[in-house]
Amino acid sequence: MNKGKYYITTAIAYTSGKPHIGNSYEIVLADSIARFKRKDGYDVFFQTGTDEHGQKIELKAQETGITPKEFVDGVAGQIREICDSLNTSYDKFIRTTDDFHEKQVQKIFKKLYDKGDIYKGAYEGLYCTPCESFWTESQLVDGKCPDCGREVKPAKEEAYFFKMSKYADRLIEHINTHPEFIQPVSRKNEMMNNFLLPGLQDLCVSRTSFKWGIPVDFDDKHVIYVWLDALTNYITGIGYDADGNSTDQYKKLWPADLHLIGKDIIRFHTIYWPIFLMALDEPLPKQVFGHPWLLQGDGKMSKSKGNVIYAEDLIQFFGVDAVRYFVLHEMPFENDGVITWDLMVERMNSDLANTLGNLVNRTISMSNKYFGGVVENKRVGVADGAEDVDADLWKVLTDTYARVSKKMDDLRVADAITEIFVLFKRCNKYIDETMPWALAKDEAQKDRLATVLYNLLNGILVGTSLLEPYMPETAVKIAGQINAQLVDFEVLEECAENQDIAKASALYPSGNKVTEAPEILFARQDLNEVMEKVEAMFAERKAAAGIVEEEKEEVPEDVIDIEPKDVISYDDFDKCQFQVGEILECKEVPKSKKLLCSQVRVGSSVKQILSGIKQHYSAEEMVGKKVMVLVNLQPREIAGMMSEGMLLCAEDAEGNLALMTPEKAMPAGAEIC
RNA sequence: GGCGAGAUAGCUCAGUUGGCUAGAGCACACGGUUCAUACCCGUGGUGUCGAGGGUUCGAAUCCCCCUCUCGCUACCA
Repeated sequence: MNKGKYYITTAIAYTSGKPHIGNSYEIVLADSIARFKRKDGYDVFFQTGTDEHGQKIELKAQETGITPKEFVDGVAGQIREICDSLNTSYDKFIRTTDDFHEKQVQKIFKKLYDKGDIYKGAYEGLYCTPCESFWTESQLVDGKCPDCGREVKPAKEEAYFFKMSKYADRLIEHINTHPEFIQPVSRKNEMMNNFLLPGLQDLCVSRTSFKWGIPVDFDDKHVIYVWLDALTNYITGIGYDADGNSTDQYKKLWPADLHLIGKDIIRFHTIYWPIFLMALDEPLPKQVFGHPWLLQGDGKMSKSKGNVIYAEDLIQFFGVDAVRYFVLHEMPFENDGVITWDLMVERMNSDLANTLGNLVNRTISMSNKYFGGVVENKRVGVADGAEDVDADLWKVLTDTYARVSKKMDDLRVADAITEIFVLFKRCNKYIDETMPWALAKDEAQKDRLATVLYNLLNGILVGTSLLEPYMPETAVKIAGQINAQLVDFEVLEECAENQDIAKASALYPSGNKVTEAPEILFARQDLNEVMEKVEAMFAERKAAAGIVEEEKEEVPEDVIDIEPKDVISYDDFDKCQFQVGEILECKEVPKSKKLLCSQVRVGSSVKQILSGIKQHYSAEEMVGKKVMVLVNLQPREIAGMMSEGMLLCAEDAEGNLALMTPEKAMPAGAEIC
């Protein structure tokens, strides 16, 4: 049965470094949906890939002393290995450095330019270099960059812009008439209220500040900026052609049925991307699902802590299907999920080893013990008057497909898996209800015993068949052990729809011989042992990363790179006056989540300074600190209060702040030069 | 600050249009069983359903207010 095409994509991964397990989660989620849809009768096309341009990569490559292309070839290779090691069944792995992609992006840019949707920026004088952003007059705050507050300056560089506002009304209309478009729906309100309803700003779509990107072919000092380059992978990967010669594959697959992305890039996928498509006169994707994050429960991952978990680590510890099970099971629909070693061991032991593994094992053992491995469907029910336990088991196994399928339609993958485990638990309960070991003692009950074991094998077969999209290797292993082919979803669907319990309860080939020596599917793990191994692994990794860090008490921060600014002259530097300030008083600014208001003694004067550091320092602990102050900054009103300078902080990649303080005692007012 | 979501058992959460002794999974305790990977099955909760008020015969479920948490956004000189 063919239910039509299903085109699913993941976001393409940015190739600035090797992704950890939190970043690898998305591909597994997409894979489970793709596999389910395939088995469910859809003609599935599943695309993933890498996003390989941009300044950050240019810089990383420079540091390493290789070309950007060499750099991204390396990382893209690693990412692809991760996808493969997680046993994901993508049909296409696109790279934004692929020739066909680059060519089409240039054509698309040109097409939109010719159409008038992209225009050359005329915003001279309103460019903020550090932010790499152009602003309109009306956007400026006190004549300065609304993002960073710094001076905007006459732009020597021109830039191309996309007329977002032109399509805004159409997009609002589309979102309102297609409630399924943005998932989860709570995200829809965020997009509407924060961006669409207040009015969309035009988007800058080119850069001249770096070279590593796709050049604008008719103006080659410009490079096409990320979103027009990256988002278009969804159409170029399947053969879109801006000149109207798109391939048959494109005509068949587009529009995409599902873009699976992280919640951080929902805005780009539900606003910019649909608008680009409107401009190209192409239909919009049917659904965009911004999934939550999978976080590491025991502290933030960082290379310096040596606790970054990669997919391959987990696979080594637990095996690929267990890893797939963890990430899919721990991820609720709307809230972030948490992954810890404790939780993984718990799931491993409780669900995989006990419920599933042991069920298969005990069933096969009994089949061997009582029937030499050959179990026939004798169809002998319980004695008269007894409760019909078989009927209940059959009912559950007949309905499981429908339950799972319903959850999958809603993209509730974790819940879908839970439904399958309900069936396995029902099977375990059935063993206790029927007590095969008791039946075995009575020769007259032989056929009843065969029936019981047959029902179990049949239940395992149905559950395993449904499990295949999530745990493909395990499904095949179990099928091998019970010596049966996995059942097609078509059959399960039919049984569920027609309530054909007779058929559903007789799917296992009667009289097949199960394996004589069942292999343990999932070995129980001891948490302490696992933790020992984990710590050994991290220690080793830390040692390998550099012995330098050993001696210092405080774990040093990992190095981070930031966007380089233009070189300044000494005169420029000399304009800044830095002094040591002593914080005399500090109060929280009411109605602000980030601001603290400090009274800072600098020499003999006291300045009031507001700083966005409430989340890192309490007002009490600020008092008495000697800090570095930029004194001669133009005073400005923030949140209704005057701020007469700036407290300087260091900021790491996660946005943690640390105040700069003199390393020896210094008087308030001491010049920093 | 704006918009939105949420606060239910030790943990993660279900609780439909208000209705009988508020549920599931995990963890924990006890009991049973022995086919099995010390497994499986059963039993066990004095939970102020965040605080307070209101509507109602009756509210976890509706209304008001308060506190706290979270998401997006703004402010982060």
